[in-house]
Amino acid sequence: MSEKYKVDAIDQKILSYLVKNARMPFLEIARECGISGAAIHQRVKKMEEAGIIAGSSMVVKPKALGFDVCAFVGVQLVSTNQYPGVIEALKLMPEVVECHFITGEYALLLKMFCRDNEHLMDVLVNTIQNIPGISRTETFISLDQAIERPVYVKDKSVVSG
Amino acid sequence: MSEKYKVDAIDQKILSYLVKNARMPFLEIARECGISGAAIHQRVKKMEEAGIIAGSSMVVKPKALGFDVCAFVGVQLVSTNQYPGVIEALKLMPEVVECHFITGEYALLLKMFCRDNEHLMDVLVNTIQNIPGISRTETFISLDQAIERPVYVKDKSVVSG
DNA sequence: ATTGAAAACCTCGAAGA
DNA sequence: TCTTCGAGGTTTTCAAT
Repeated sequence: MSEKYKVDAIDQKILSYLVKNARMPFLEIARECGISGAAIHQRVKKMEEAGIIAGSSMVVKPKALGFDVCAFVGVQLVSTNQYPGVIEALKLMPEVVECHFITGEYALLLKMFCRDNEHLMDVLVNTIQNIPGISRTETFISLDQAIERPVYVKDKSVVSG
Repeated sequence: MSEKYKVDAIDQKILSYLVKNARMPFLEIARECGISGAAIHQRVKKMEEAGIIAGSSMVVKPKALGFDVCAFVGVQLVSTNQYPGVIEALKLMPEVVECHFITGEYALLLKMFCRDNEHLMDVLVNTIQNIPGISRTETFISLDQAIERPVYVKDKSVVSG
């Protein structure tokens, strides 16, 4: 995780492709960028080593895996300094896919996928509420996800912005 | 997007690998699953056609791209039936990576990446607040993301849960 | 940092059980 | 749905620039 690497215009162009399709052949990217496949390979490797690329993932529709319910959970802590144990406990819960420290009413905001409302209820009451350090939660069920996409990577080779 | 496909234990095992590494060679998955590479290829293709696999993506750290600020924005609408135009407007904003219809105080919950607080401010005041149909917003800045991972895919070949 | 070349490896359609 | 097969494409490394 050395934070020294500087993403240049070619890196950015490479990422703009790989963010949209992680399996795009390096040789195809090479042709688009006008450099060799070996150069793409080395740049990607460097970005992986620098932690700029944190991995890759097939995007699977949660519903196909039996996760019909997506929910956000605002979490209040008994005291803020209890967070390390809380995070460790949350990491053990497969339902939790994101956890953020946020400003405002709640200390943490979780994103979760559950099989159904019963599963969500069970997780909230029997798991989350039993984690020492958590005082109160509020649950926002996602009825529909209208937008889902990777972080925007501008392809700087297009000179117009 | 035919919703008829049933994900079986082998599909699930395939997905459990590809969710963690989208570039894992099909032949390697084949060896793990004990079937041929062509069979993996056929199954992945079917899952893509069925919409179960919705693509793939390199996971890029937003900070490396100059997005230092992650924020969640709760959005209240003037009236709920105005949502189609609002969604279209939000889709045009590169900062918005997720948009959910949620239960509770807000109609929509957005996840956004901005360059800095100034950029966030600009987006909130000059773009979001100007979208017809949006009445009020509340912003929760993510100070740190403690957990980030794909949806849980149980590898059913491990018979123990 | 980039290159070309070479060997190993992978993809993916076809055809058959 | 699985298999084998194979042509063509891709990955990965390396010495040289």
